Amino acid sequence: MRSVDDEDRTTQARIRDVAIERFPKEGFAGTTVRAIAADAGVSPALVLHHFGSKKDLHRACDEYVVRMIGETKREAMRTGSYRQAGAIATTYQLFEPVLRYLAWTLSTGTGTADRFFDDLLNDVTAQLVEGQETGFINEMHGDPRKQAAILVAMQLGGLILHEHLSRAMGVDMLTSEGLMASAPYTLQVFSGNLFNTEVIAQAKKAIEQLQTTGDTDQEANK
Amino acid sequence: MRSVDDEDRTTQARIRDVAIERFPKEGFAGTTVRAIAADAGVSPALVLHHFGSKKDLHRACDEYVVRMIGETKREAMRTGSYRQAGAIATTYQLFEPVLRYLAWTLSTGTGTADRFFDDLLNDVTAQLVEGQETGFINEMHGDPRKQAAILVAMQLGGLILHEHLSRAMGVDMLTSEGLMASAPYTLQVFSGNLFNTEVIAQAKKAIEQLQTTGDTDQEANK
DNA sequence: AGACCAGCTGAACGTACGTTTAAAATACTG
DNA sequence: CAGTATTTTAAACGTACGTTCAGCTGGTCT
Repeated sequence: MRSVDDEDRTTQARIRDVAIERFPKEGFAGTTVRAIAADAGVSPALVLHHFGSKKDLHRACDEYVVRMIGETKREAMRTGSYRQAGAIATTYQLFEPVLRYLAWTLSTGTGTADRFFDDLLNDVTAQLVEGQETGFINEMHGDPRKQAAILVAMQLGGLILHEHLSRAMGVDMLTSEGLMASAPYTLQVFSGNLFNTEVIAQAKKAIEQLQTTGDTDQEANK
Repeated sequence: MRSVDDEDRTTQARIRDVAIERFPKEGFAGTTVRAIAADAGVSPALVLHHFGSKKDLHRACDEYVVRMIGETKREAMRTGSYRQAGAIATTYQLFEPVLRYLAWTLSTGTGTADRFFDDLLNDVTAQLVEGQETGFINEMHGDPRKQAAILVAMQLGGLILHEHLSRAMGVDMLTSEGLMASAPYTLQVFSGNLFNTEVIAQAKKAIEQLQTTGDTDQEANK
C-alpha cells in the first residue's frame, strides 16, 4: 500500500517518512544513513543533500511529528471529536509510524519530548480545571496539574507499551479497534468500581501516616 | 558515592553496571565499548575479554536486571511489603540505573522485555483474581488479565516517563519521596471520585454503542 | 624458584559509518 | 533549443567502531 503513496510524495518526504519508521526501531545511532537511503530507494548522498546531516534529519522528523500532532489536535478541537474518548484518543487518528516515533521520543527524549509532554499536560490540566467548573469532575483534591500529570503518564503508558499491551489484549492497540477493546477496562479503573472503597480508604490513611512520619524511616528497612 | 563501592565490586561487575547506565542513555548502537571501558577505568579489550562481545554484554545486562528484579520481587513477597503501596512499589526498591534500564528495555524491547512484562502481568492478574475472592475488589467486569494489563501499562507509564513526570511533580519520581507525592493522585483516580459518575456512565454507553455499530463507521468521519 | 593462570593492556586490523566532492541526469525557463 | 537550476549519483575520504592478538602483570600452586 505504501507503493501507492510513493508517487504522491516528494522524495524528501519519502526519506523523512522512512527515517520516522527507522529511528524508533533501531535508535538514532543504530539507524544508518545508508539504510534510510536504501529504504527510500535513493543514494546516501541524497539524504544528506536534502537534510544537511543525520542530526538535522532527526530534527526534521521531530518537527514534522510535532507539527502533525498539533494539527491533529487542533482539528480535533475544532470538530469537538476529542470529547468522544478522552484527550489521547485524538492522537490515535495519526498514522501508526508517527505514534511509534512519538513513543520513542518520549522514552529517549531530547527536548522535543519535553515540549510534547508539557503541551499535553497543559491541555489535560485545562480540561480538568474546566471539568471542575462545569461539574464533570467533582471533589478533586490537590494540584490539578499534578493530577493531570498522573493521568497523562497513565495514558501514554498504554501508548509506549502498545506492543506488550497488544499481546495481552489480543488486539493491535494502535488501532481504534484496540482503543475500544481497552476502553471498558480503563473506564472500570476510572469508575472506582474496581477497588473496594474500604481498600482505597486504608491506602489513603497509610499514605497520610507515612507522610507525617517523614522519610527517615526509609533507612530502617534497608 | 560510587567510588566507595568501586572497591567492593569485581571489575566485571563494574563494567556491567556502567553498561546498564549507558545503554538506556545512548541506546545499544550509540553506546561504544570504548566509552564503557573508559567509564569503568579499564581497556576496551578487557570488556570483551569478560563478556565475549558487545551483544553478549547486552545479554548479561538483561539477565542481571531480570535476576535482580526477580529477587526483589520474591523478597517483597516474603516480607509482604508489596501490600503497602501496590505491586509496582516493590520495583522502586531497586537502585535507579536498573529502573532506567528497565524502562529502556520495555520501550525498545528485545524479548527480555516481553518476558518481564508478561511476568508482571501474571502477578497483577493473580492479585486481581485473589482480590476478587477475598473481597478487596468488587464488581469486576470482563477478563481479569486484560484489566490487569491496563493497570500494568498505567503503572509502568509512570516508570518510563519518570523524567517528565518528575518535572511536572517537582520531585524525583524514582525515589520513595516521588512515589509518595504521586500516590494520593493515583489513588484519586482509582477511587472513582475524580470523574463524575454521570460522565463515566455516559462514556460507558458511548462505547457500547460504538461496539454494536461495529467499526465500519470509522471510515465515515475520515 | 619455576610453572602457571586469570586479569589486563597496547597496538593493530578490517569494516562500516557520516560526510564531501565532482559530475551526471533531469526539470525548468526564456 | 540553449542555458540554468535542481535533483541525483558514484566514488572517495577520514574517522571511529567492534574485535583480535600477542604479550605483560601479579598472585598461586608445586
